[in-house]
Amino acid sequence: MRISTELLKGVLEGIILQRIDAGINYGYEITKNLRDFGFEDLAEGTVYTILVRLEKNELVDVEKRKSEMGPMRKFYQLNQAGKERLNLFWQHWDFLINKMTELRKEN
Amino acid sequence: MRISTELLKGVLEGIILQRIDAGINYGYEITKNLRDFGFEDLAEGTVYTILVRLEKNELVDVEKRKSEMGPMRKFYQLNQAGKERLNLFWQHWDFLINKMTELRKEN
DNA sequence: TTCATCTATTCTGTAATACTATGTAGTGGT
DNA sequence: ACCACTACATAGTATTACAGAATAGATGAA
Repeated sequence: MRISTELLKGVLEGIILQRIDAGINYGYEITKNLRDFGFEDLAEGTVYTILVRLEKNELVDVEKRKSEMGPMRKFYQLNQAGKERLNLFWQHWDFLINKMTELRKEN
Repeated sequence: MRISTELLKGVLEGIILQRIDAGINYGYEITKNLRDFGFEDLAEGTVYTILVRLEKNELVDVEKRKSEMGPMRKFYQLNQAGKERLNLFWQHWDFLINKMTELRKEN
């Protein structure tokens, strides 16, 4: 399903934080994983922009490691701030889906 | 709760379409209603920009009517295209929350 | 060697969106 | 006259996801 890209704004950062936390640790793999997951049209460039942003905002620790295949990989891990951000994201998300569900019921 | 405004992108248009469909038909009322509903920091200007956009995209029919209080009101109603858009929005929304719920479970 | 292919990252520019801030205007009460 | 409330509009800004292209290393086939 190709959902409106606007709907992904704000959400995608949370998704990627969650993926990193779940052990999907570098850009290429994250992209593939999310595409398999159903976000088929997710652009590779989008994932990398978000990773750069996470790094700039100091939500992740980064380490370059050799790949068994192809060029060097950049491995990401959530630091304390990153974990808090992920937590906050889920809070916001829960708030939103609750409100949306209520709203939908009203007629 | 003050949720990240990025999280509202794409969502807010859907919310407003839903409100119009539910019989909340003009900007000022929509703003108040949504603020009461929990979106406390929702800016009035934001609602009006979205209403203008809906009109420009021909998703709504518009009618000016006298108010009992204050200046003229602009009453909005969903036309066929608007109803289809609202429908599509909920489809996208359902897709997204399903995916998010799955994702969250993984670890 | 040469070429394609897969892995992996980076960067520039663009469109869409919500928000800030501000302005305009009508009505009613004191 | 003054203020609060109702009601709409809009210019400018920041953030974001995406398109598209470039770069680069490793592998295998011709």
